[in-house]
Amino acid sequence: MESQKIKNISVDCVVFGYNTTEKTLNVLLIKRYLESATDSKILVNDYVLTGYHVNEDETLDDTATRALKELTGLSGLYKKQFKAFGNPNRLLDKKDQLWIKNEDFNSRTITVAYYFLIKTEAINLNENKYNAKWFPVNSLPELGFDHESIILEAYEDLKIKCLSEPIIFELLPNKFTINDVQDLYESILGIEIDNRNFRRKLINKKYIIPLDEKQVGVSKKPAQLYMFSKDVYEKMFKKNYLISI
Amino acid sequence: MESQKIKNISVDCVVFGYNTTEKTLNVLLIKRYLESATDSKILVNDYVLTGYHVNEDETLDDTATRALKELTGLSGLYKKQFKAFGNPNRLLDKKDQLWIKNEDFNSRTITVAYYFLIKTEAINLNENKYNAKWFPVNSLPELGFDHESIILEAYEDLKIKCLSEPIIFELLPNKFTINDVQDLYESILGIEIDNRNFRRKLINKKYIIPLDEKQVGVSKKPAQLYMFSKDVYEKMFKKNYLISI
DNA sequence: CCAAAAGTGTTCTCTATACACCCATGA
DNA sequence: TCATGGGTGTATAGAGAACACTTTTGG
Repeated sequence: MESQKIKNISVDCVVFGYNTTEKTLNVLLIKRYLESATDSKILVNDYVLTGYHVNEDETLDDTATRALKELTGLSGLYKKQFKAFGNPNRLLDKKDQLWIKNEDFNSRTITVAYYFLIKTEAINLNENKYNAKWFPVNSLPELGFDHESIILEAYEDLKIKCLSEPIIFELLPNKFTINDVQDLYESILGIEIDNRNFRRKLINKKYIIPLDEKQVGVSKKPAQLYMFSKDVYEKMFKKNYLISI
Repeated sequence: MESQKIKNISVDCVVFGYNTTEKTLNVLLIKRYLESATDSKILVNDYVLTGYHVNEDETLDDTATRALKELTGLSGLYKKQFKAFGNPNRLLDKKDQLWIKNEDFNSRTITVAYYFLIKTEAINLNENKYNAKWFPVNSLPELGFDHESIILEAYEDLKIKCLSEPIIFELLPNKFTINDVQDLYESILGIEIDNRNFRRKLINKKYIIPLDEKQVGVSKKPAQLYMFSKDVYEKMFKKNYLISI
């Protein structure tokens, strides 16, 4: 027997992925398309986050994990619940109402939003059954429901979080160059960083481990590859209480 | 006509208040008491957070504001939505079930938790209709539902937040001494701070404004009073992107 | 005059920041 | 040999951290 879904509580997932070659931070979105049964006029044609309604017997984290597994086939990804959205008007736009008519849920639904960080290389979208597609977070397509503001709030949270926790490495391949990390910070934060200073800073961290390996297949001086050791990071982690107000 | 409440979605409020004389960070809790109708055995006798179910036509923030207004009579307080709790077992403890029987809501309820910061001096609990009482966050009484873990997570969030935003002043009287601020940080973070260094640091902030006033009614050298200027703070606020991983 | 807490300076170390050129490689 | 991005060093300024004694007041 399938467990019962709760019709007014959902989880939405903002999936962030970083494209190392294009140096863009992207969000994974799925297509929403509906045309009129009578005159085949396009009624809904936009994108939304992936999300599911919470089941009676599930935790919120379970629902989020299930949604990601469905969408990408992956589990064990970095995940963060960052905010609940419960404005009574959040699903009341005309096209959203049309869409909901075809679905089995309440138009007064509150959603608990999560964001996920994934290595884009880890998934292949060519045969994705939801028509999932990456969009740069700075140039999003038309979005349904209140999903644009959900994405923007997730992004704000990510910006703050990546300054104090080593979550950036969730977005990079296991082997990366120092400049990859710098580019990623620059993409996320929209700032420029001095390469020499950044380099020194990173190389001095014990949990940034140089490999006996260099880039291959590049038409220039191949860069040194590094990996991030979560183990070392956690062992040397020392909470500091620096008050900076 | 009264608006309809949603029976499976609630908001719970962790109200933090700081007692300047006892130097304790406290949480405001309300009594939950129920005895058997037949043999007057005590069935439920503990404390819970204040909370309400969300109304159909309300935002989550509205519900939180309404709950605080009911409890304290105050509005315009510092408020932060910090996490949603949706474990299917969160209300299934025996005494919680007994309690719920007398109430009109679903035992599969998810709650969106907020915390509030208030100046304890601003409220008078003597004539509080909910029997609200302050408890030190480090020595909480027996709590109903999953409210202990909600409080602990709120506290963790507060610890982090107070390091980077000037929210500490929400917990202090408008006029305070430098040592008041230090004591408060020490209470919240559970650390010791060097008075000379802390003092210098704070006095150098332009938004910490010395008043032409000293403590009165103290049996020792009266200390200089200061105020916090949110205006000045916001004008000089400059986002810095210091990466500290 | 005593108890209690307020208030005060200096030194050292570490980190952030600014800044410009040579190097190694594949094509 | 050239285009491309990789990689390198130094100097300065500012902030954090460690540390102990004197001052002021009310009682």
